[in-house]
Amino acid sequence: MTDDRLSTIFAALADPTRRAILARLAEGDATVNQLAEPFSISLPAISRHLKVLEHAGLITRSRTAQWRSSSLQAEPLREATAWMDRYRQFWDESFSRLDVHLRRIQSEEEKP
Amino acid sequence: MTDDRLSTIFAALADPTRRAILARLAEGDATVNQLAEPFSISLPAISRHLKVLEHAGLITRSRTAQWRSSSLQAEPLREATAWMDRYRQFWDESFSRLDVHLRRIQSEEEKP
DNA sequence: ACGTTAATTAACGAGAATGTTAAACAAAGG
DNA sequence: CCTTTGTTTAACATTCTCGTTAATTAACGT
Repeated sequence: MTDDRLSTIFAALADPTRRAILARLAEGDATVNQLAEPFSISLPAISRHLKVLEHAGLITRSRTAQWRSSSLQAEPLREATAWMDRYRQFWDESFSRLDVHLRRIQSEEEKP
Repeated sequence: MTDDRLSTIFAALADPTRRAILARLAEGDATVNQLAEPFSISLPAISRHLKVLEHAGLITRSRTAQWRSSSLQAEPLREATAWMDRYRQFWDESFSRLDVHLRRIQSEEEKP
């Protein structure tokens, strides 16, 4: 199957190490060594994870001297959330019947 | 790495066929054959996708005679969204500095 | 009982993901 | 220059993932 953008994003998020890296980056930019520190896996492994995150657009990277700093870019998370929002009516208790109806109508209109 | 619940959910969502199946189920319950119809892949392949979705809690299944009906359960999407919400401040333009500050404070307090 | 319909399991293969260690590259700094 | 520090690339092993076809299970209808 075609590996669209959403697939790349979700696949990137499917790994606990990568999610932990994103959590760390939420506190501020960090170098590869800093990101690797909490984990018991090798540096090359972290390096690959960062490449996956970068490819998904979840981080950007900059170089200063021999250090490569990673920076969180949460925009893809917004896209993922936007996709999930289509299903909000299926879990959100506060959704009234009218809300659901209006959503259904709207999604019908969006189809053509 | 440990395959926690969130990983299972994101991994399930990483496949376009599975997301299309969820989209179909949002319109109503369906049998395996009905779900397979739009795709050019074999029935066993669909069957496996359904097992992945079921394992992630994204669908439940019931049997009536020889038909197996799948039903959307979006609760895992709520969990996934909840996780992503921690990063909302990194993409949501409408987030004020105060909001961000309060979120930061709160997440600090949550830290035992 | 027997055949039909619906779906799953079994057995297999190609390719992707994740990890390792060893070697290479890049920049800083004596 | 040559070494140290930070990071990536290469080469490889192992384990998933996703697909296939063939066989099997389950329930219905005659």
